[in-house]
Amino acid sequence: MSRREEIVDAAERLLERAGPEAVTMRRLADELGIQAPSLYKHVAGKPEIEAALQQRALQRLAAALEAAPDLPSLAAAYRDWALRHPRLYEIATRLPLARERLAPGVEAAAAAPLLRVTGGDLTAARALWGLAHGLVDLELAGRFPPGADLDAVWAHAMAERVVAGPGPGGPG
Amino acid sequence: MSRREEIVDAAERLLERAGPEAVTMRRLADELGIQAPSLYKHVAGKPEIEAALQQRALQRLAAALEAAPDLPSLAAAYRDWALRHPRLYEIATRLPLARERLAPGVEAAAAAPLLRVTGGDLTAARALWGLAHGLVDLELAGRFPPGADLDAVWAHAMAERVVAGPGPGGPG
DNA sequence: TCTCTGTGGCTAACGCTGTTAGCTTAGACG
DNA sequence: CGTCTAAGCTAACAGCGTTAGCCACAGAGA
Repeated sequence: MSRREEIVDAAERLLERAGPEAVTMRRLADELGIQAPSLYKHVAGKPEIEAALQQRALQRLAAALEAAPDLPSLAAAYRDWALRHPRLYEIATRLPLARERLAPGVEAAAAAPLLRVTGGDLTAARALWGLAHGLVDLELAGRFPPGADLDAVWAHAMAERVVAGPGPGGPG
Repeated sequence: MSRREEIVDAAERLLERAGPEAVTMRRLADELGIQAPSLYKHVAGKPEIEAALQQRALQRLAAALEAAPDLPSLAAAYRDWALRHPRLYEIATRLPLARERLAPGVEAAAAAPLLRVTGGDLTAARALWGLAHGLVDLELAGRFPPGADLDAVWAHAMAERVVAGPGPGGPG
């Protein structure tokens, strides 16, 4: 494993263990038993590390959604993964997408499961993504009042036809 | 106008003019012609300023939504305000809600317009909020591919019944 | 074997951040 | 006139990302 990969691994560990504000160049170096400036022998700077984490997060999220056969299970998987990996989810979605640093295909792979459950309808897939992301983002930010029944909100949101076409009996 | 209000005003000006990373205690002090440590005579720290900005942003957003008579115009107003004031929108929604610092009623006032168009259905209002917020958040973060037809996405999302009950002819 | 070169560490330092301690000055009040 | 408070000031601290420059070691080539 290259030193660069070790650095990104350590960053991910640090992120999940201690939160995003703990991912500093000095603490990251500590984690590897070296000094902060030595990191720059392997990595251009912090943004590059963040982009690598973002790519990883997108791949993990995509993997978590892959198996979902239909809309309800996709929604459940999406929410479940985000709540289980809030810091990774944040870095996957809050950071402006660093497309130029992203390996080709990563974005498409993350989008694929949503497209699948909308039968290839791009507009519907984006609406679905907005809905799922918005609910997760607000939940993670603690914006719903404590005690709000979010299961009910998700059930409501996914039962209504945000996603599919003209409804039951329609083209799928 | 109290010095504290002047500080929050200056912070808002700075935020809208130069972005969130420009809102530092030193630049804020510059804007007021004083030195950074003097700010602490009027304000406990930066989080307090951010909470004040968040409250302001919520009030502005609520005001922008107030006049919307129905779902389509509410959705349009929501997106429009967010795109026009991206930094304020960010601070309104990305920051964990500092409920203990928030003036009473602000949260409810911001929620009211959404509740109105869902006929008082709290679950539907939350789903609607998630949808609108998610779409706006992803758009602001530059997550949709350049050239994506977001008007169509919004039209699709709002045409489907994320929000209302059992559909046209239903209880409204 | 000697040298040369690249790799990957190191320390010191710079300018930035939020924040604290402690001093001073202006104005109000008894 | 004396005193107290409000609101400014400078100096400083720890932590941030980052750069410059130095050094030790590994491996390659003559």
